[in-house]
Amino acid sequence: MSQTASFSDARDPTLATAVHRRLREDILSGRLPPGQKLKLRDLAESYGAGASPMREALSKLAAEGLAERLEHRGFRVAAAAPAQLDGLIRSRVLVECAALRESIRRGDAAWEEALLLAEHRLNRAARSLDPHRFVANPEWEACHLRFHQALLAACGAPPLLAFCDRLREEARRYRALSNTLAYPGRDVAAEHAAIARATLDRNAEKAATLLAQHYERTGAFVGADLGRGGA
Amino acid sequence: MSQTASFSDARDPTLATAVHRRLREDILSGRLPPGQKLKLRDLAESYGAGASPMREALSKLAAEGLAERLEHRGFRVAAAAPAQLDGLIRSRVLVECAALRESIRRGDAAWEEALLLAEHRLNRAARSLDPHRFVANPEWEACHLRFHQALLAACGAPPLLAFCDRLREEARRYRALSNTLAYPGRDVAAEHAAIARATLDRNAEKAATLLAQHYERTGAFVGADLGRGGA
DNA sequence: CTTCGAGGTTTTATCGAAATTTCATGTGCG
DNA sequence: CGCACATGAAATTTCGATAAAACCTCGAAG
Repeated sequence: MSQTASFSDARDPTLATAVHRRLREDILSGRLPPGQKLKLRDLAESYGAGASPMREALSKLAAEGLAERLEHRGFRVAAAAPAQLDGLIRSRVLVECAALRESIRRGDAAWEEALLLAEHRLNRAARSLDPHRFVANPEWEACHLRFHQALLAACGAPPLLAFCDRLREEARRYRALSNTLAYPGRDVAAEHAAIARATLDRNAEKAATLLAQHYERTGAFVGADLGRGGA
Repeated sequence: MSQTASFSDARDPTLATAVHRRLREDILSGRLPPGQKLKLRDLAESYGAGASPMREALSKLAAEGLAERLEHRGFRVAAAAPAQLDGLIRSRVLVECAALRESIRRGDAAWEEALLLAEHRLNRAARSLDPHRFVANPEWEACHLRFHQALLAACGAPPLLAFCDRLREEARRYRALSNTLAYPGRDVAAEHAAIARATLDRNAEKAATLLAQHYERTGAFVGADLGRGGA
């Protein structure tokens, strides 16, 4: 039932995986800014590990696209420019729309029911922990993730789903980088509901269009803020 | 001063990258069969490197999906079952068709010309080095790669293109794993020409259909052979 | 005959130090 | 005054060794 994920060190089987998780979280949350030099010695000291696990974690991050490797010059946090955000959004729209269309074409009754359930749970969870000020609700975030995964789940292409997850994480990084926590004047719940309805109606064209708008809208907000805030 | 190492070392900046390249080639070519246990000590000896670069190479391979990591149990070559090939083909069709449609929508004159050139060069290169028996021609392979890249180049989504490259490599592995070197009764040149023509005519629907058939046909051949040969 | 457990062996994960490369600073010459 | 070069320092990469974990074998009990 309840997941005690806070004690990552205790659950992670090796030091390298623990360090990898913490480092990734620090990059995704923006604590480590884009372009930041990642010096092995300093990191090893601050994370309480040797050079070997740290190097392995960095290598993994580089493969995921969250860090860049410069031969003989170590690692740095991956750049995050508006131009790259543009390519990211475009990739997400193309890939997720294609996956959604295929899901609609192939999905069976079980998929429909799972999607319905995911949308219901997302609706029931509060988006913010505080009604007046936006405070991220981990439960809503988890439901949000599962909803979007449920949309694509029936496409029958596991590598593609894994790629979608990767892009989602990278997008999350940009969201954290911008100061835009909430998007005023937007009813995301309604957007999700509309996407779910079109999908369950097997209206591929409409569902894909709505999903594309869903991502492009968020991208526009974040991109504008990223350009203003400077990065 | 003294360059006693092999020529590949001379181009690779570090031992880890050199080992990574060689190891990847050995997996893609099928020299290391799926599921094969990758023991650190044996690998280090046969590749002439220490444990650290080897571990880093394996870590990178695992991130690319060519190797699997089992915590506290080392690495093994990624599995390659018909079911996974199915997901791979489906991913390629979905992603590449979406990218191609977008390329057709956004492509400018320079893109058209580059595609035309790539198709011309592919046509001019001989598919086999021997007219009677199939012997892979590296030049044709390179032109083939560039042709398919040229098709999608204008989609404006770099992460998606990188993903396409990754899937292409994985597909190449299955091709090498099967004993099917040539596909008799198939005119691939004609298929490529048809795809190029439809693309240059900006006929997205037809181009995408042809591209999908192009991949599904190859997948069917390889899959059938993989099922027969056993894996 | 099967199942369970203890001990030894193999393999991985990690640490600390040496070797190689790059970057920065200062010096000499044109 | 500017540029090329040499030198020193810092960082990365690599190696060898140690510690920890998992696998295998073997034997005994149910």
